[in-house]
Amino acid sequence: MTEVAARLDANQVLAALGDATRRALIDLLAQSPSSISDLASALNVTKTAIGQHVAILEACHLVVSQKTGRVRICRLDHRGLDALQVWIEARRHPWVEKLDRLDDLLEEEDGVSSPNDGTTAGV
Amino acid sequence: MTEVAARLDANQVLAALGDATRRALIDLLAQSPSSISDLASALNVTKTAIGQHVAILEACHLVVSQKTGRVRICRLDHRGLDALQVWIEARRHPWVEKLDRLDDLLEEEDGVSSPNDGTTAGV
DNA sequence: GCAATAGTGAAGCACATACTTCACCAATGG
DNA sequence: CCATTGGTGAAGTATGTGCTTCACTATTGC
Repeated sequence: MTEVAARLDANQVLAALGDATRRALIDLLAQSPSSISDLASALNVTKTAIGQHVAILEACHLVVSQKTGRVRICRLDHRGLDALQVWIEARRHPWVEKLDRLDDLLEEEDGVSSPNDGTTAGV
Repeated sequence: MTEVAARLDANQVLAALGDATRRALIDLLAQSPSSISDLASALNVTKTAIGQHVAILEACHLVVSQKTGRVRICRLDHRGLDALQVWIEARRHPWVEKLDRLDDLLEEEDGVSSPNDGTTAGV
């Protein structure tokens, strides 16, 4: 069930990871959760830029953040990476992709009706 | 050794996959090998554009191509996806990254304790 | 040979977007 | 209270790059 959704935003995940700064951000957050200021000083960019990047990374479920007081702590969100993994597997074994469409037809209980790219940012 | 190399060009792989057209190209090639003209007509872009994209995809080992006669057949190269998979794993389990050097000395199997949160690593 | 097809190279354009500055608000701490 | 710190919003800039057109070469087929 989540496979379909995961494959859909895998596009957004890849678009997000296309940027080197965001990849560096992911690298930092993979080591430890950090605040916006921490990330900004680590990457030598402004806090505004970090905020924009974090917003993008959150939209595709690569990062989660919560603001306590005036500090926003960002941490890695595994769901984005999961979606990416699914995306890779589907391309590494194309026959799975073909069987997957059959799987969608057989499993219409989840209400997956539009095969088009909805790009629903489930937020 | 190969892991380091794979992790290095994973950056290029992600940069390449950041583009929607190149992702569509990968999707097509995951289904079947195709010529430049085939891909061009499938994506409604010029053959020149496809040629440029294929060059980028080849540079990061996502695509291999060989020219027989006047036709260049492009097919998926698994090495790019492999590198991406390694990249993901390294971020999904950051402690593995930290213990990477120790990994050479100690052949630890599991039971690793993360300093951050205790998310169960079900792998 | 001639025409059509497949692909490549150079050059330019147009749009996207990453980053900045400026201004502002909210929380912390002396 | 005032200063500092952490973060956000708006707006502008500028660099990158995806795609095109034009020109050209090299195969294929009649």
